Amino acid sequence: MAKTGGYSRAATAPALGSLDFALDRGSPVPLYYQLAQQLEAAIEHGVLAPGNLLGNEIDLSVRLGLSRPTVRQAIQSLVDKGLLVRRRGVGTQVVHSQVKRPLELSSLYDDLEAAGQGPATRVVRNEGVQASADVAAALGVAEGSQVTILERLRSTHGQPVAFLCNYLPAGLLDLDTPRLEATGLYRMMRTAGITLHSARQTVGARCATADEAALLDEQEGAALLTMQRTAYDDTGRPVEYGTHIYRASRYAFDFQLLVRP
Amino acid sequence: MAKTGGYSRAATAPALGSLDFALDRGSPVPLYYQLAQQLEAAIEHGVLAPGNLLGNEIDLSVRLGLSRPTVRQAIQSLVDKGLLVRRRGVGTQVVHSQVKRPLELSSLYDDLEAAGQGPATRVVRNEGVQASADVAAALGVAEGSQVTILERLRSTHGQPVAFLCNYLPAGLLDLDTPRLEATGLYRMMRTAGITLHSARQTVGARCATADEAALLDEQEGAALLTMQRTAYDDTGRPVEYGTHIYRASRYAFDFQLLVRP
DNA sequence: AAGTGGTCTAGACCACTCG
DNA sequence: GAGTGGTCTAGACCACTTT
Repeated sequence: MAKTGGYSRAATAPALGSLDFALDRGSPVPLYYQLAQQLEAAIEHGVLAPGNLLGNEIDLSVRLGLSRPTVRQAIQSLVDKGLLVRRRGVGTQVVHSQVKRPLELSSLYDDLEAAGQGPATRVVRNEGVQASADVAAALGVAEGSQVTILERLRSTHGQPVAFLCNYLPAGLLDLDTPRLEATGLYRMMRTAGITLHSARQTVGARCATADEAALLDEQEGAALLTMQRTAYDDTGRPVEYGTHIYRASRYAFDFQLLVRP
Repeated sequence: MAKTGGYSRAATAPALGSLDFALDRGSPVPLYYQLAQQLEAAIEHGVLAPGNLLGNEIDLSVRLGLSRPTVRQAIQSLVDKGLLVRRRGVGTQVVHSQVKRPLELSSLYDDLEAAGQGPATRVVRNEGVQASADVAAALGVAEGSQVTILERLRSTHGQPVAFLCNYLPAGLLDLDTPRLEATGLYRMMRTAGITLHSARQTVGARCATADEAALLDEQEGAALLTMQRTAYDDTGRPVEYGTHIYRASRYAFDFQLLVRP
């Protein structure tokens, strides 16, 4: 057996040893967050390869001049992201990925935007209406009260992809049509200081009606992917209810699930 | 405007004061976890109502005889679940829910099982085959190598709902047909000591072929919801690849998204 | 100014895994 | 038995929100 003095670690830690983490105590960015970012970057760039052990937390904290809880907080945040796995008695290692990239739950931030295909949006309708029963229930307002209805047709490469119908509480947001066509609804909400917290989604399918087919440049009876979504801000109040239809021939939901331990 | 003097707290803390948390230091269950469970139960039963403040962490830790970090760990776990929201300078409050219940990412654990409709499963095929190119790519094995194919028809109330086709690395698991019909695939994996870590899913739609229609008791051309999924264990190795089709008339995916802060 | 959560420290002991 | 992560403590100072 090889000497353990500097070797058992040699197979796993050399990358780490040569990594220079630059921590700035003067920065307003928390130390654990600085460390987490630099670890993530190292994984991203392959400096830390899948399966590599990270070296124990005590050594790490000594080397970095941090306390162990701080180092743990950094590591834990990457475990939560699915980049690292901890095993008691073994160590912390980079997940044998396949995945890395699409870890964020997209589809809350406009689905097509994330697809990176330079989507175009045409606002078909943007006005106040009285809430119907289902809209009122979803938004938690009285039936018949004023809400904003927003209908958008989204295309990529000149071809329609989806028809989005959204309802928002009246006065929640300044829904400037030109800005809506230049960016996504969720981006506008964030800019307006609305912090999204959670959303409830139902994804189904059905065949296109004649009207829907005409709108989306499909044939009647073509398969459509449907989604209903209610989004809530961080106080738990509904900020948006939407009914979307997608051309199944041109779009599918693609996402990553992480299993909570 | 109402007086704010002594009211802001009076309306929020009484429920907590009367809560009796029973912490067992002899238990192998971590203290932070015991506390988190009891807080969750209190929220679940409405003892802590949406909007209620929790009282500051220092007081809580003193009252419970715990250190502040331990109390924070308990609270943080519920924040991660989306049950609580923290605001600096304000406090921690129960999220104005609407949601509470379906916070877990189901659809990893058998989708229909969770629906609570006493699903029935019929194993149509369960044997070894040579991996085709797409299956081999998904499972990370060589094309033509041995894998297990599993085809199941799932029904509720005597009506077919979905046709599930799965591929697994050969020898990963003892796929006993009777047990497969009595429980879900993921439950069998967990029992076998396989820890699921993440999954990549694509959800789409298409129209049923004649064969599919016959199998699912639909008409040709009916809308089907499709899902492809690759699941990974905690070392990042693929443990399952599946292609599923669902009758859109009888099934839809229903899930909750949490936005990471 | 007072109160809150956010961050950080420097230790301690335990439970688990592995050789 | 040696090494790892998991839990826990008792403090400290800071940034932010509200009065």
